[in-house]
Amino acid sequence: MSRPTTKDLAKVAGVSLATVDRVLNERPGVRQTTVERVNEAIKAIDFVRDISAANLARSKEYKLVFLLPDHDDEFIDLILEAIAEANRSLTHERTIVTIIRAPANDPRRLVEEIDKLSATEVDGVAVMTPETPQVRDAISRMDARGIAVVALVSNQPNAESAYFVGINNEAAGRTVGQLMARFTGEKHGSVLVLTETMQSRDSQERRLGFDVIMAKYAQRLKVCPSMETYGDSVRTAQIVRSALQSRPSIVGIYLMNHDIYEAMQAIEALSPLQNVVIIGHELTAHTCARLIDGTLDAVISQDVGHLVRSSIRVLKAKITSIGTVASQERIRIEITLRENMPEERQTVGR
Amino acid sequence: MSRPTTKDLAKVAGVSLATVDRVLNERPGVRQTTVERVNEAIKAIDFVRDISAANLARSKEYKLVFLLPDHDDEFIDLILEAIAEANRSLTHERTIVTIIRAPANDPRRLVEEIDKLSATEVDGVAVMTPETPQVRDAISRMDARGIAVVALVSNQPNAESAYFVGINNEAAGRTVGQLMARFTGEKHGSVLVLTETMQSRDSQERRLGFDVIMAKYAQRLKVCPSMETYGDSVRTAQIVRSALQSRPSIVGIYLMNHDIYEAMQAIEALSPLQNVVIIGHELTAHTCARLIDGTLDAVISQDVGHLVRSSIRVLKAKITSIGTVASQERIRIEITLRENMPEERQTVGR
DNA sequence: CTTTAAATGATGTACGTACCTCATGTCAAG
DNA sequence: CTTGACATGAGGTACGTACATCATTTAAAG
Repeated sequence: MSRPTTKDLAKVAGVSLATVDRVLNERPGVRQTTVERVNEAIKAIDFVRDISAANLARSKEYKLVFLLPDHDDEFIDLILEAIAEANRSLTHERTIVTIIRAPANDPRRLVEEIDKLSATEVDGVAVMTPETPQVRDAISRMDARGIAVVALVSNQPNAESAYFVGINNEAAGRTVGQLMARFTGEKHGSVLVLTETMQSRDSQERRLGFDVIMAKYAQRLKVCPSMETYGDSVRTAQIVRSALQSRPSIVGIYLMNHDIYEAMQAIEALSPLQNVVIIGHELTAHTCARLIDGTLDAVISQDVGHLVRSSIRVLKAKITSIGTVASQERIRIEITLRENMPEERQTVGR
Repeated sequence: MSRPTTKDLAKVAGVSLATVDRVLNERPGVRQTTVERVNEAIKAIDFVRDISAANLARSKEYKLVFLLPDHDDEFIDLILEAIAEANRSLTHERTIVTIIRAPANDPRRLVEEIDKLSATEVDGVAVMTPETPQVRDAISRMDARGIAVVALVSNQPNAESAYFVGINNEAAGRTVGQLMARFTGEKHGSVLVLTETMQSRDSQERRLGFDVIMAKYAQRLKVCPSMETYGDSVRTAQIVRSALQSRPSIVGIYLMNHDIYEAMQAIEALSPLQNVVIIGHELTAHTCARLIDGTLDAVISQDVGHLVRSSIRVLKAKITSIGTVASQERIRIEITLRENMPEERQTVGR
């Protein structure tokens, strides 16, 4: 037979529809013993509320917010695009996603934005921002206000209320290490590591994983200390130049951030890049182009569309206290070479 | 304002609700000019039918079928598991997935099973079977009967009605080629290619892609002709033994099928495998274990859960003639090393 | 102009749930 | 026994769509 309805539930529990409704929606005025009777009946007939009918009746809309850094780079652009796409297909599911931008490096303003969000206007929030104590506390306050929270891309390991949607950065670093070890063959020499800043937990974790594998499988290679670019193209050029000059035998470069435009420019301007293995992060128009032209050997990435859709699913699941399919929400650490690049990216120029 | 409803549509089109209903559900008795007027209004106010409300009203259930080969291997097991998981989470969405098994290599019985499916009992079918003319025709007949069809894992390029859910096998072969070329460093020697059969289009495509890249980037390596195992362990052992003996300098092995148990056994029994790069397909318990113990160097795979969920989404989209989000349905060619193996697989023993 | 068929409108019920109001029941304290 | 608080039942309306029936209008044919 078909799915049991509230009517069936009422019959089995031996109560009226009104009481079933009171129990299901946790309305007051039901004796504890009756509540239990209904709950037993729910288990007995395996009753599950029909969410679409419920949403229809409530004419409820899920109001979700993505809180993103306010600087613009290709990765953020990808996320914005993915959100726009999700929004298009989610109109059919009573879900509205809006975007709030806030300075990632100004905790005060960030916290201000978070505290502004009221449970009456917002049901769930996906937060993409570096971990700081202030942010952690602001997240806890949101949770207390009854707003669902997920941490996007950057984990918030100390905010238990925030489910993490993203990859394990230490494993990502290990993966890069393994690729670097194997792609460099038997060669000896040194490996550069460039990052925007080592302040961020993500960078630290990636570096950690990278070092573990390099130590294990590529002792022939000397891994240099991380060089920080601070996103400054002049500084980047300078750093790269002096590194390439002082170390003649560079065989590999790990670009730990997705915004690698300046670094690549500086590198290319300076040396013939034959036989230097370069590995970067995230599948942007720029990295794709570099994969195709062969400058970049591999890219480690996470599916941005998946990140966004998964965040939305998890938020909605939290809001309705429904379970999620764990395997569907797992974000994979993707390795992309020129050969397995998604076809729609292969034509995208820079 | 909120989503437009059929009422709004009726008002804008200047017709009654009944007529709107007739147009939306393609019922007879509406003049062509009126149909067009309503369709214009649909565009004008961007009306989209509320699918959950529609399903509720129809008390419709989507009845989907997965038609799978009737032999058992680890890959099929993964698919079965993914279907079971999908089924659990889809009860909430009025979708029931059932499974039919049929001998993949007996086109007659296969076609018989397909022809048995009636549009009254089934709304959509995902077919996983090698391409043959008989099957292609049977798929066309299903389409004519009004049953939605997708081709799963194995493409049916000559059956236009079947949307393909799976990876580009030629690109997968290229990817293996690139990894083989890079993982073997500067070494010279030969590369073995083992497959169950070269009859299947999938194997042919993979081989093609593999050869292209090997010719381009690894001319130092000699790629041997594909050796067919026919899934027979005795034969496999024999083939592998003679190959390893007659060719002293084997530096790489490409196991083109997911069922690599026999081949791995045979290989291991015969030679010290130091420095031989072995690359296989699909993330099964067995391949994961081999990745962990280091026998296998890389695995090319497709996310089975994604395959199944995507098939279901595409089928439902076809049934309701709603669009899909292209980027969500793209199945990636995944490269898995020990380092980026999904965490839940790392503890799975054999 | 009438006849007739086709096109359209008006209206009601249903799907499964939410939410509201009002009536009736029960039980313990006074 | 009465009072009152609380528990429960009965019934209705709504959400957006599907589908059926019957009444009415419109257009084409005679």
